[in-house]
Amino acid sequence: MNIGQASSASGVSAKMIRYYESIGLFRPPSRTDSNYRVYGADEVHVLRFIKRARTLGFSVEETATLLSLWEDKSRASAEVKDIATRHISALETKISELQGMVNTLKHLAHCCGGDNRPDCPILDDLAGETIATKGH
Amino acid sequence: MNIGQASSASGVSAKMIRYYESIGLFRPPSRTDSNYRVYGADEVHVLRFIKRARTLGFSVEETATLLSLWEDKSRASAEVKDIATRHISALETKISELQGMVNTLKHLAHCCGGDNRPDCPILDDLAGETIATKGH
DNA sequence: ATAGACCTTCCAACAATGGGAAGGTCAAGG
DNA sequence: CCTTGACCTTCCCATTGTTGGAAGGTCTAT
Repeated sequence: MNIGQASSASGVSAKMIRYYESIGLFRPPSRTDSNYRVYGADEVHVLRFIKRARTLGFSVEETATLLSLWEDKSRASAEVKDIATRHISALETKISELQGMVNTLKHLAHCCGGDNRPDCPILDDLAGETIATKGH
Repeated sequence: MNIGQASSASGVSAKMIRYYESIGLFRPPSRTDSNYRVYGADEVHVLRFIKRARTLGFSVEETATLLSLWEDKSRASAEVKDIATRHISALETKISELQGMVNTLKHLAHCCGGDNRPDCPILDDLAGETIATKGH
């Protein structure tokens, strides 16, 4: 299996496979005589693990930790749960920040006529002029 | 007012003021004989506008558009509302992505003992092994 | 005069990914 | 045998927004 096949089998682009290798997340595979990378089912399995962790929003660094815990058969699940729990908190913080932005913008957009007149509460807010209607 | 004072008055770091200037978001101010940037109340007002837009999650590019609409006294509020509405959609998409991650992770963390035993549904999921209990 | 708190420009780094150039390799078909 | 096209290799650059630092100039107060 060369890098292209490993890529389609894992869903990780060839570019990213090389990148993960270069930063030490992914062990360098053996090479053919002509210097092509050669992968087997095990490597694809690891790539899929990485892919899934990234899809769940873990950073590359967190993914590296999870990977080493995965490969350590005697690790305690507490450590993994801890990483996951902290990650959940970080995601929830991010979500409420975004939700705050949405709430403010929805309020502003609701107050904005969206017509051809130049009166625009959105711009007024951005410019620091407070709007009267705050309730809702 | 030099850059440091404009920075504390606006909440935008001196670094970022220079950066915004360099990318054309913010008009270059006049300089003293000794080449120091000089700002007035108007500039601080613009910086605050920028700061607020960035806080609301608008990209620098969107901020530039909003800024030009703000400075164009005859613009239609429809255009602003359109930008805001599209931005709201983008934020909501992002939120539901993150929420999906949280849901999955919470389910996995809930199934994970978090003890000293190596059985860990989180790692099993990352590794591609499906868990039996899907309900919740 | 000198210290220290400013300012200036320029360069690099972060995270994670994509794009592309320049060149080597392999398999199929003429 | 040779060409063509689809691979592969390494290397560098761009992105987005922000921060850090170095090397040097300026201003203010003692």
